Amino acid sequence: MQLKKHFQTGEVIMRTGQYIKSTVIVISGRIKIYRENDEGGEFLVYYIGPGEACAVSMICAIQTRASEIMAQAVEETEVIMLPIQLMDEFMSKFKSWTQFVIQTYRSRFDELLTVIDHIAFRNMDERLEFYLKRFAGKTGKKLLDLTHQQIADDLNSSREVISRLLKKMEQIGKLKLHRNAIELL
Amino acid sequence: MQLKKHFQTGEVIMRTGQYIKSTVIVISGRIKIYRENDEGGEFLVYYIGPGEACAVSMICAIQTRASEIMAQAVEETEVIMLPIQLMDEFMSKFKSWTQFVIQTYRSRFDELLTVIDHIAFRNMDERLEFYLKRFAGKTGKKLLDLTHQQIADDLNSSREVISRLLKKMEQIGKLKLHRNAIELL
DNA sequence: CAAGGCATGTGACTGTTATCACTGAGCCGG
DNA sequence: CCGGCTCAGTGATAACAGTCACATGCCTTG
Repeated sequence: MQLKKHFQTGEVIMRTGQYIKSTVIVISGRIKIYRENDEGGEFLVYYIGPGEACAVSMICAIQTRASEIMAQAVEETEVIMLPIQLMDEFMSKFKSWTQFVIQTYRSRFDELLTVIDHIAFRNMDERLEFYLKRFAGKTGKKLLDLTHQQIADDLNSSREVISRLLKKMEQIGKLKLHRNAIELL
Repeated sequence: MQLKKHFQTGEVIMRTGQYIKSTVIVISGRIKIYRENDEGGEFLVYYIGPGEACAVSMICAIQTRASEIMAQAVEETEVIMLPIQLMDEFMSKFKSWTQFVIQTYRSRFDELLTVIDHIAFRNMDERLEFYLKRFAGKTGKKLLDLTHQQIADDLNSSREVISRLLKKMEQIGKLKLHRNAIELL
């Protein structure tokens, strides 16, 4: 059985409506979890880095149910695909595995609540700032390789809006704009 | 030790910033989980009914951390407050308890994703319709005891907006408006 | 039944975000 | 170095939601 899988940047790992039979655990690289709606809109939920597991894939794997989200590699990424049978086996055999599963739910749950907070209460400028900080935090760099269009997609907004807000943030000295990149100050 | 607790309609069970040391399981009645922001805005996340547990309280109890949400009884409600020690004990002793915990996370997680979907992609009219249906589903009645103000609070909107949208929905025959109540058709 | 309180209806206005149409700027391959 | 591509900047306009001000209407209570 092939447990380890390899994905190129941009490759889709999980698709809305697809049936998942394995839990996904990231070894190296990074994947993003996002929702897609009928009209082509996207919305970033969160990123998953090395050592982390995809809570959604756990849910879907256990319930043998269609996934409600999309997962895509944003870097070259290696993952372990843990089949549902093994997942069950581990769960009864290893207390530490159960702990890991619960811990995963817990931290993702928290992240979802934060996301809800932001879209419910914050305007686009605050959400953008939060997005950039989160992105910088994940990659650990001050120079973010991002186009305005990418950001707009992740926030389910439009490029023009993001461009204007970024410009404002540049004017008040929060960042510096480059082609294909944004530098946080 | 007093495990069972009783709350009147409107009583707050959990408050933002409060430290939780017990998992909350609803026996009878119903509680609502919502977020509050600094400016007094509210946002309903979901309801918890009999036989269901509060995923947030689980998280907080295990991590001995401040809760990020509010919980309030919307009916006269009885709950079990399960202290963290017992929770740990059950977890190692009973596989069925572990299953229950995971199942709780799973279904709440799903609900959060649905909520995110709605605020990210839908306009207020669709969100309102979804809200009313969900409310009707939980109570099992066609006649909803709700004021426009309550709905506006739950959706973090304003009364006038909700009033206007409800009026529109009445005009196209989706519902009938009464004082303090809305009748779904 | 008069008075006050709460729920609701409505018009006018504002702010934020989305959309459209277009311009310009940097980059790459031939 | 030209043409075409992607990325970014900008003004005009529109749509949606939030806010303010006020009217109305129903219900309760004395």
